[in-house]
Amino acid sequence: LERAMLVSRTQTLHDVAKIAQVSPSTVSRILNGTAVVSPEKRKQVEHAIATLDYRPNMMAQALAKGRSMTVGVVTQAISSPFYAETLEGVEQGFADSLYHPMFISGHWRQEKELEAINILTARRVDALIILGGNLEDAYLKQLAKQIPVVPVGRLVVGLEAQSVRINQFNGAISGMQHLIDLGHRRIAHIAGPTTHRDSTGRLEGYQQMLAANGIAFDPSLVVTGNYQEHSGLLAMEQLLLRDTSITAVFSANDQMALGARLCLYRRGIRVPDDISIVGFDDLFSSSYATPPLTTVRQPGQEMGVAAALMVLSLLNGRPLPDPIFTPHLVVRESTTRLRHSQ
Amino acid sequence: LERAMLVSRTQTLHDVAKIAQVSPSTVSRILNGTAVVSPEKRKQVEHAIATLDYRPNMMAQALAKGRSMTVGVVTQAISSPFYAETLEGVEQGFADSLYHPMFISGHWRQEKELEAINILTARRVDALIILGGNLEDAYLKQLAKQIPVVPVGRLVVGLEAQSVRINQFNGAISGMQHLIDLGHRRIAHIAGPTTHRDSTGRLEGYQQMLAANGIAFDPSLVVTGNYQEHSGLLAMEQLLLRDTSITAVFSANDQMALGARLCLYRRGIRVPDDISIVGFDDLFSSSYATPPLTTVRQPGQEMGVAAALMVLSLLNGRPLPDPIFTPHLVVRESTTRLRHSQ
DNA sequence: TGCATTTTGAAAGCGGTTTCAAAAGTCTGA
DNA sequence: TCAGACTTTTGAAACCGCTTTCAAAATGCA
Repeated sequence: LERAMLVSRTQTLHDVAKIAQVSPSTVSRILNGTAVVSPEKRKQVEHAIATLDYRPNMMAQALAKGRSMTVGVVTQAISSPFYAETLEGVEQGFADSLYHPMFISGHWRQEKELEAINILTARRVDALIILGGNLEDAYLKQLAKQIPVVPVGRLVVGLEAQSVRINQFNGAISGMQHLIDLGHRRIAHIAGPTTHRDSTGRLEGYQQMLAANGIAFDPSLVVTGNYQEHSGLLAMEQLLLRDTSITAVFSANDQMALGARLCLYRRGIRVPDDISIVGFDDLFSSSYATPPLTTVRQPGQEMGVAAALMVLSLLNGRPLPDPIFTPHLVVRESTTRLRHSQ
Repeated sequence: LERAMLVSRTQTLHDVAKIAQVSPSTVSRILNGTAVVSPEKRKQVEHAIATLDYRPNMMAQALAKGRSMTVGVVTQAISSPFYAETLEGVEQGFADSLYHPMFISGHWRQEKELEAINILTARRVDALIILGGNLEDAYLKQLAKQIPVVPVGRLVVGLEAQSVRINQFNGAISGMQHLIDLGHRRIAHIAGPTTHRDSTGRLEGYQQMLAANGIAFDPSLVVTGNYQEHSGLLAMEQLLLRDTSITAVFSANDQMALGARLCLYRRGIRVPDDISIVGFDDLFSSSYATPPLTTVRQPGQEMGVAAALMVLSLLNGRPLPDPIFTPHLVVRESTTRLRHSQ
């Protein structure tokens, strides 16, 4: 018997009930605070819980309550610095709720994202947070009828009140404004994938600001990358090949900006003295680049927190928080005033 | 009735059984392949599953089978580039198993880590992967009696066969060897927190290599950081204050190396021309630093995969894979031969 | 003492799995 | 050809650990 005690099958609510001399219902009520119970029984039960070191089985709770207390997060890659910051925010946003996030990566591939959603819904998550990705608006809108869905970093048509996002266009405007204020006119753009709405928003901002300042749009000054560092490096090489009069580049994200920066380093072109660079996102590591990168801040972590709070609001029927964040220029050392020698 | 169909309460196994005209048991058997069923019934059931778009409730399965098919991962910070790579590996390692990881951050604080473990065990995870952290060996060893535990990035006494790790000491040796081969003798060390076993292993390697090459150990050349970029910057400032004859620095991780690099940039000290830097870890972004960082590679992602496979082996009673990885010097552009002018 | 209120427990779920025994099917041998 | 024995397929029912409804028991109050 004592032996059996030591092997210690995990304790159940019934065990607690038994040694506290009450019914399981009472124990449950105390655990959930769902009804008043007499002080003495409460004491007995609390004592029993303590001596047994009892911890409720969340699986059983989930089944009985019909709520798993977990929210699914489909991200694109956990190790992508941009998404990682957002994930951190999501985790933080749920920190003092009873919900917990479960992350699954979609690797930017629609079929993987669908699979992720399947896995998550099989686990009966109570809500879904979708970071970027390639799932279609119509699909997400449909999905949102079954389960609360919070898109992050994109505007899903039909879910505009709960799509946590920034205005890409405005962000691009402020990045370009900075460069133009510094006197640059030959400004290249390293764009993101044309299939991403955020990329095109940034590209539009780029074009818009050229137009607004009477600078002719030169298609040969924009090259498209895939948001990874390496593509930024390649893009920069392309640009240098095409036109050596460039004095600044506006990159659609920091990772590509860093790739471009490496390309310039290899060729002995100085940043910012010869070419200024502005990125987009403001990854944590950008402030430790050489030189620290001037960039348009997209507050990934805050947006993650906001996504979590959005979920909580949706789940509790509370009014939704404002889903729109404002991008914000962070001037560091990768940009400088155009000198006439250039 | 049709209306009720449209509202579509999520379908259960009983629904499937009913429309397939068989018992729930049979459906379960087909789902799990746990017994032979006649081809015709199978066909009926499969048809029913398809028409209902039935997907088993994993919560219920978990409860009934006593296995949640999820493994808990306590990490330190999801957005830490080093941990993020390992997490990515973990996810990948489970990708074609039926298990899924659930990540919770411990933020390098013991109480948070304990809380994370509580949350995870309340969810009845089938195993635990612990990335680094401050939990005591004795505690983990004890925990491992209840549930499979795989420590990563540290050697837990009593769990040596399943602690996925590298030999820190050897890693430090190879980093230092490189510097010494290049002719450096005034080599500083930016150490990690003294409370971390891996930090001290790297420090020992540093000291060992000095000794082996007849270089007197100068305590003023080692300063301790906290593995974050900023502490590397501060450390470098300290070092410069103390001794300006330094020609190289060996940093206990890449993040601090990058911080140190920024300090040097700010002071106009060239890397590698004036000072060589070698880091440790080989973060993805280190290859895009300016200049690309020479570093000792700790294969974070591979170790994550290994951790997942270790869990799977433990769970299935299969022989355990080799838990020890070999660190490996990656020479890039932040180190150069000492010139006599220095 | 009688009635309204509060506290408690029994029992029926939640959605699956699994044991056990009955039903159906297969194979002998007479 | 068919009874009997054995094997395979199937379903009923118990169970996983908790919640919640419902009604009974206990209590409070007039």
